Amino acid sequence: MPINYDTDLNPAQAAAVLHESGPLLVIAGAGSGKTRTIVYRLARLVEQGTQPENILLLTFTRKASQEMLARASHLLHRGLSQASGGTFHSFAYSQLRRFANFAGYGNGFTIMDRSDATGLVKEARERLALGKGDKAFPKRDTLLEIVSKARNKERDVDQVVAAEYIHLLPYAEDLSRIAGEYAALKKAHALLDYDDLLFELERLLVAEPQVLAQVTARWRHVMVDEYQDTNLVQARLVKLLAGEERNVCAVGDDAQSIYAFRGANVANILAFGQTFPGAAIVRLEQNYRSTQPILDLTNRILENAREKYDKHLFTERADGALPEVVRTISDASQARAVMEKLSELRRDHALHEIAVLFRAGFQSYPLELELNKLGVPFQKFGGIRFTEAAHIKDVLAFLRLAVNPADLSAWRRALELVRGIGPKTALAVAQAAITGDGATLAKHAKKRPALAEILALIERLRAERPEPRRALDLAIGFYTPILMELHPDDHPRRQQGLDELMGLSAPYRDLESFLADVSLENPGEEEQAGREDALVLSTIHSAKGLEWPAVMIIDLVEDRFPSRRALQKPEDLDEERRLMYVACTRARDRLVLFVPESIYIRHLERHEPVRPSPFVLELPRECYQEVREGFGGRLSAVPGPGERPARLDASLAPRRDEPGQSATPVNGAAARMGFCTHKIYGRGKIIEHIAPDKYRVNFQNFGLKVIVAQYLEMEDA
DNA sequence: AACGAGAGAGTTTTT
DNA sequence: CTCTCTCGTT
Repeated sequence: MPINYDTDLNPAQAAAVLHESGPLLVIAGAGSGKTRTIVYRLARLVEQGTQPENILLLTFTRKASQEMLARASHLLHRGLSQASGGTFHSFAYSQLRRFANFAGYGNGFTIMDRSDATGLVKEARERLALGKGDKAFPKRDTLLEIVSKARNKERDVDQVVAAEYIHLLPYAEDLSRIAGEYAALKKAHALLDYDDLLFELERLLVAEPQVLAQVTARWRHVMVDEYQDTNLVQARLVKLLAGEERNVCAVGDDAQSIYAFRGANVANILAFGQTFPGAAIVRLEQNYRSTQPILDLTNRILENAREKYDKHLFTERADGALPEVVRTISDASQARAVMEKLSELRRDHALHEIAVLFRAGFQSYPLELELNKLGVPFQKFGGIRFTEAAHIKDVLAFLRLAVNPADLSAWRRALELVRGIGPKTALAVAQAAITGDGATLAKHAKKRPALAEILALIERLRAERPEPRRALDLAIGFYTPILMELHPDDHPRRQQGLDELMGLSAPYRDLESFLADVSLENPGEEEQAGREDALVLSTIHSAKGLEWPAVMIIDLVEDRFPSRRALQKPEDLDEERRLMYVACTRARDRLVLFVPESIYIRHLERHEPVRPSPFVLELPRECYQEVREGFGGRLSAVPGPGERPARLDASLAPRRDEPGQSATPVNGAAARMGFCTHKIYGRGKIIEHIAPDKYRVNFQNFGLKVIVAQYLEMEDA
């Protein structure tokens, strides 16, 4: 069955999809069917005779590219496994590995994740003996931040310091030296950080014309998603990859650029026409995601930007609930108000159709507490990475050493596991191992039997080169006793994490690929497909490109959103504004903004009043329905000017009346809330009383159910 | 040199 | 809460 492009796509989308060859830029407004357009274009290329192996799709996450390829494959009724898809970083890695000999990495190399990189920066600082005992000296996280920012923006360290870290100006010279030492250490130990992957690929393609020729011959069509969030080196890579055929399709939205902090440069998308003269430009402006009331609000957000955006988003979804602004007494009661709102939204939506978004990871803590208390399942995105947990890194260090014998970070990690070996000895032993000083190694090994064991293990991994699963098995076998000793209290939890890691490794056949993916992708995200119904908690950055029927955004107060650190420079404030725009445009049907009137200040140990976020203050009153938290945590609508006081706003009223079920949860029943038992479902936590005679219960193994009271056996508190 | 206790500080966003 | 750093002891 041929694909019907005319009926499946609107004219603008069809224009982008049917564009034959040569450079193409698609400016895709939020919710304008961007993914659909990419998917259809992929299908179209193949239908027109392009071989899948000639296609390269670069996206922000690997998951995104896999999904797009899967959808295209579904349209075509044929597999597309030969097509390449992934992030810039994973693509760069694959090419560096493929051409390792040309690139100078014939002896293997390792990708450092953030914690490796901070460790190495600290090492650089210590080697230079800088900032000893100086409390004001920037700490390792800041050091790496500055070094990486300079790299990403391709500016000198002192320029970055002068522009963004004025208070560190006295240290500018020290910081430059640290950056230099850090680079030297990486080089000496075949370690590449995220930035290096991109720069090294560029260096390879520029220095080796035959490599470039091979690469451009292989990928004759290059598609790049989220082009507004590419940095300078990524743009140059796209130019290189385009080759002479220039079959480049870049897709993005300048109004959604939210990664300037890490060097993304909106100029890339704005200058696409100059970079690729003669490029076709298509704008997608019809929004298929949100209702008009939501778009009215998001349009307002953009209109107030310092820098004007040429956006005319429109939709045919004219009706829908007004967005709501909920004012709560404090950030603590905000968490309860979110629960209250959640139980209302649950009448129309499954849990996984609802998302709570926030500016920074820690802002969801109070809410997580509340969710745990009530036993509501949730999944958090953008928090700590599974693979950065200490025990995971310990085990992976052994595999890394099998791949890259010079990996200093891994050596230190592995060696410090031995009792009696601290930083100094570890460094000495590591140096000996790297330089092949057998005498020194033997001397130390004699003193510490466990050290001999480690060396033997690494030797074995290196000689046998087992599959990742087997290698992990060996490493975990060695590590388990150490884990028990190190974490007597919570070793079962960590053991579980190791099992999970084993599971992740199963599909891989070689160590290098497994290790690269562990550093370059967040494996936690892979599992969400198999995950059952759970509320989504996410940072706004991690929510990019996603959508939900109902979206709640919390902590819309000054200093938190926009973040305090963004209030220095006007361009930073604009980025915060775009972030707010991205957050609100995730919503399909319902959008709820939470504005606490006070927040807890840790060091003062009390709540302090706060001003609402300017992004809320500037919204005209007719854009939203105001809701206020009253005594006992009840939410009630506030009539707008000229409106007759209403008991309940339409959006607060039940949408669907279920027989025998009252619309509003009875908070007074809170006293009765505890645990209960059901004959079939077993033990569960009572979440909500639904008058007159039902309860919403979260069962340990069956999830949320509404049950008539007579079938429940109450437990006394 | 290594280790453990204990205080302390601090949390933007991510490949 | 959860690393991270410091300090005193072995």
